[in-house]
Amino acid sequence: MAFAPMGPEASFFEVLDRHRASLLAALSKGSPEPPVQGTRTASSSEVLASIENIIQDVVTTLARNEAPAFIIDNRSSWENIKFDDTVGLQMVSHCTTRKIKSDSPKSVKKFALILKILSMIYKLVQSNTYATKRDIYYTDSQLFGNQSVVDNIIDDISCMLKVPRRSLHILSTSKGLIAGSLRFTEEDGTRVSCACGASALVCREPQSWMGPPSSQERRQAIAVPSNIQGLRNLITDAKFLLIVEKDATFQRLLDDNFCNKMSPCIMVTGKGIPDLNTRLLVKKLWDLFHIPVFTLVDADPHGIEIMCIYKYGSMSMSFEAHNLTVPAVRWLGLLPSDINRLNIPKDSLIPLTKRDQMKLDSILKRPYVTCQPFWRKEMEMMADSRMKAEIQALTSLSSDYLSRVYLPNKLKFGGWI
DNA sequence: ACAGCGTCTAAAGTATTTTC
DNA sequence: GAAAATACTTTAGACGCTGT
Repeated sequence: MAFAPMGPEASFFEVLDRHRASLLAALSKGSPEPPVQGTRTASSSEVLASIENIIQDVVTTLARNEAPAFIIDNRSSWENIKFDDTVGLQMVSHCTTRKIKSDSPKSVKKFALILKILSMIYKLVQSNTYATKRDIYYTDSQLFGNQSVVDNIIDDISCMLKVPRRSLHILSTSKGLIAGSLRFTEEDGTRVSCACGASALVCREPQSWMGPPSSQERRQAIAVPSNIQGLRNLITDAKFLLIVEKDATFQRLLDDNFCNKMSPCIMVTGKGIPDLNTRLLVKKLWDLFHIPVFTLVDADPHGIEIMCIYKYGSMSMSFEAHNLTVPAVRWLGLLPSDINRLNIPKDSLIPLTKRDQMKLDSILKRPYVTCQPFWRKEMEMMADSRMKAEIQALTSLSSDYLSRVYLPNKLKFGGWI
């Protein structure tokens, strides 16, 4: 549908507005009353109560002279995933579970670690303090052995209690950046402007005493706040939201003043696979403003995967899909079909590795591909050519091709899918 | 046979340490 | 002192070993 050429006379805003209208129409004919399931923000007392319940179960089991166990939803099987075009990947309500027994030598350690982290969470919530996943790991790095052990258990607990990670008072340092036409108030009252216009350069570091702000002062992006839920008074003039895969591309667009060149917009990057805060932010921006959301990723399997995470979410976080996914996300570029269309020189293409091909095959088997025939076509094109391309490949055409030609044309003439 | 768990890869980045 | 190397941050997911 977006392929339909609108002719050069159609203004940029008309194209975006029509697109926005069709997105909203598609939404409204979806599920009229979205089933409320998955995690919801829970009050501290609710979290404390659920932990108490779990501990009580353990105690009563012990009192019966039996070995206690935790029943944990299996977050790593596609069997437990159902796909809904309007939400993305969701966990089925009767999913397979695994039992972490306390009387089996294999799982007793995990059982103990879950208990330990549960108790730490309990203390955090009770005292209304916050800790990062790293903090928890470093309380006893010998015991945990590996940071990923902690991460995994925290996600399991979040899934078991059906409570978002933040309600467990566990933070993770944001890695995403945001720039453009957006202002908001943080939970503590700090006003933040992400404007990257020449007249509104953001200078958070008080280094101006070193000299007058010179032309070397760079347009800076704002780090994605760690408490998305606490953001207030969000204001924007943006006509669309552009999600950029890589920080390098993001910085390049900032330097080229892309935010203000065409029309006001918001740019976000998750620097690779996005963290939860970045996904929460994108979701929040969509919910509030309903502006078109585009992704700019490499034309490789990994880039496609990253885009899918924004759009439909991931398997292991499917229990939180309601808070994390934006199915209205569109694939703007770099499309495999762009490689031929733009005559990108062969020497800036990279052959797919064996691993790339495996990943491409696995994505093609996922449930959401069936409702995205255009995506399937693009992916098959990539599989046939056995080549991939980074966004960087556009610079072989000219150094500012991306911001001066590629993106403006895409936005004007609707070359997204 | 299958579930569970650990290991490995992969991509982005930052921060610190080592080397020239 | 600057550049290069290493280690560690976020994330997802495939693969393979092991024990029930």
